[in-house]
Amino acid sequence: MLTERQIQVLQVIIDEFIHTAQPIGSRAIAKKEKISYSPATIRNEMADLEELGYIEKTHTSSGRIPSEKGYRFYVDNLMSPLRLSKHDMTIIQKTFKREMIEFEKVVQQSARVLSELTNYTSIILGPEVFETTLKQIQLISLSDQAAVAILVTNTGHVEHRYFTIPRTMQAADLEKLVNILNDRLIGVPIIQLQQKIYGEVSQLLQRYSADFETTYTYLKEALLEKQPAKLYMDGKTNIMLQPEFNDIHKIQSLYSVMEQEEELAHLLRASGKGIKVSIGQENELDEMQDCSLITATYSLGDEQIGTIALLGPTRMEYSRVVSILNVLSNGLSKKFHSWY
Amino acid sequence: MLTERQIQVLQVIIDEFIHTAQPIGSRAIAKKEKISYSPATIRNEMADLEELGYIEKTHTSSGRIPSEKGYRFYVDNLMSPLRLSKHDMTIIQKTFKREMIEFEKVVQQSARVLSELTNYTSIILGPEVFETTLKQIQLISLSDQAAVAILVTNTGHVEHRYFTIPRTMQAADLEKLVNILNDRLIGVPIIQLQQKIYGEVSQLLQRYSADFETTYTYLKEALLEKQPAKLYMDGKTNIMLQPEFNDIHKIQSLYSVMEQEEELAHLLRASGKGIKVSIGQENELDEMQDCSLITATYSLGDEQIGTIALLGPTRMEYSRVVSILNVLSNGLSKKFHSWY
DNA sequence: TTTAGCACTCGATGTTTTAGAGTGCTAACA
DNA sequence: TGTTAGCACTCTAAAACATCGAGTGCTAAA
Repeated sequence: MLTERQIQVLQVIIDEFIHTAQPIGSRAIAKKEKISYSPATIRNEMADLEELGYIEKTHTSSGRIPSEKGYRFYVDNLMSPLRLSKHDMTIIQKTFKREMIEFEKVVQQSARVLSELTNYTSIILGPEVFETTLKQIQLISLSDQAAVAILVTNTGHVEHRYFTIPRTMQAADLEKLVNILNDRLIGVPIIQLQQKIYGEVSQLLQRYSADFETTYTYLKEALLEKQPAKLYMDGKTNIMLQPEFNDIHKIQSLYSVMEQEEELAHLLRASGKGIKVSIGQENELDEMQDCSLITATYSLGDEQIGTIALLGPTRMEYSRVVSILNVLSNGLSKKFHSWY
Repeated sequence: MLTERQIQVLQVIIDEFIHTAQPIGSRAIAKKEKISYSPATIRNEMADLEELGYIEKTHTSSGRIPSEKGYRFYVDNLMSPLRLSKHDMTIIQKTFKREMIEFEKVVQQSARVLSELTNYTSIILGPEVFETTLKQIQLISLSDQAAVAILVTNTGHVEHRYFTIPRTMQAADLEKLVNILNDRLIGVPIIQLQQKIYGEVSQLLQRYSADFETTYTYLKEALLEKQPAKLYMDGKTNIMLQPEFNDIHKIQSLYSVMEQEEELAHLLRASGKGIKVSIGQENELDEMQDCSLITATYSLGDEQIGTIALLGPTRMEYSRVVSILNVLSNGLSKKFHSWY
């Protein structure tokens, strides 16, 4: 267990390092108001803290920097839930006040605000509303071989998929098909679409002509096609502002991970309820081992519908960032609640 | 005017520099098979070439590197239209052979292939088919205040815009409205939509209730809303592979320009027919003054519908890249021709 | 238990040295 | 007259060395 004084020292080291990115020496710590001990005493404490693994030296005679264990301790025990500045608050509130019909815009804006406020890279996943139901299907033939299916959900989300139709298919047939589909599928939750399609609809259609059958095969494929995860990122270039990333190779590997949207989406989807902090090596992805990833979820009722995350150096302004994520994720939750 | 020998020397310098990114000395040039003169002679020629502005020294006693004027001369006069390797050809052809209904996929794939083949950053604009006509409008109400309009063009492009409706508006009214719109707007070229909407449709609707009028005001806004340019980029991280960009600040400024999609779109749209090469300072955008931008257009019939571009260092493999762009832009043109 | 004092370490910075690549010029050569 | 060998000179990059100062760990005194 750490003594009161050790904790004080650790706190100063981390707070200071977060702002300066420079190793902190005993003299600098002793100068702090809160600290009423001489550099020599501090040095002893620092030696202990180092032995316990909370801080590190960059070389034998350097000041100390926090280790990952140190950050972990800081995040778990030391971090005071910072009150956001008025400036920050108004900026965030402005985001939610703007009248927007499309949730995509809201999420995009949130990502932007988040990255601008923090100077880190923001990543937002979702929202995936599982209660979403199908509102309408439209089939429109484009040529004698191609057609497009347009799906509208009750949340106002619009999607379209292309599919092939046999030449012999008539416009009237297509209309019949769309009627059957609408009849059977409207109001069905999106996640149940698959089983519905394989089940009753499939059977129903077999009664009709072979054309129906083949058309339906293509359409089914198009409808079941896995849609890529909706990932919104902003401030990708912000990492370059951080002194710890003035190495091209680090930047490169980070950018490469930012391009793997599926991996990221998976990661964010797996993040549990509430705010989670992953520091350095704690991260699953190798490319992120020099970073911290903070995730927060937002929800609709009890259901967690998306994740909002921030990627930055391990030397992150944890307390401020956590507060911002808190406010933002609550804001998003409220926004979605007011919609549905 | 350059002498035959000066041209030879210049060619060697540029060819060599493009591959090694290192200054070339007289001895290295003299060793080349094509060159049958001693280093001393080469040195004299180099002094002349430098005086004329085609090559430069990095410092007093270094070898020479091409100047922008040198590259310009190379591109205009020296570049041999390289035959693509079989490997490259098959990769490109595979892109076009794949059956794809959506042109977005084709363009995306082209961008990918282009960046992978060259290791530079690819940017593709378009396609904007001006002959596109409206195939169908759908209006779907989402709540008692919000609705979505879905537009389908004869090219199979689907777009949707959200708009507000007054509470008093009935579903039946909406249907009436959509009928009127479809009646008047189907088959109208997209670029004429605006005037049509302001003209006859507007008048026609005034005859109906006030609800129609207000709804229409919102809808009009949504329909006329300027859609952002469709820009497809790939290989953004490739620039980091180039030795001339191992400076964070250069990378940062390049990335910032890559985020200004509107600017880029404007730039590409303005590029004339055929292949154009902009070297260093010739580029309009300040951030690109260390780069070369090569653009090629693709077309449908006589109409130029899009641009395909490649961004890399001034030390670019011009001949290879130009050939690839040629093949790709022709491929795209053919692909679109076969569609419409 | 705390602190002053001190020797020691090591990175950062600056200076000097050296090696080598490449140039420009001159004079000799074909 | 065009070409080339020779050579002094320049400049960079890399290595070697010196210096400074921040910071440490340890010891002994308060």
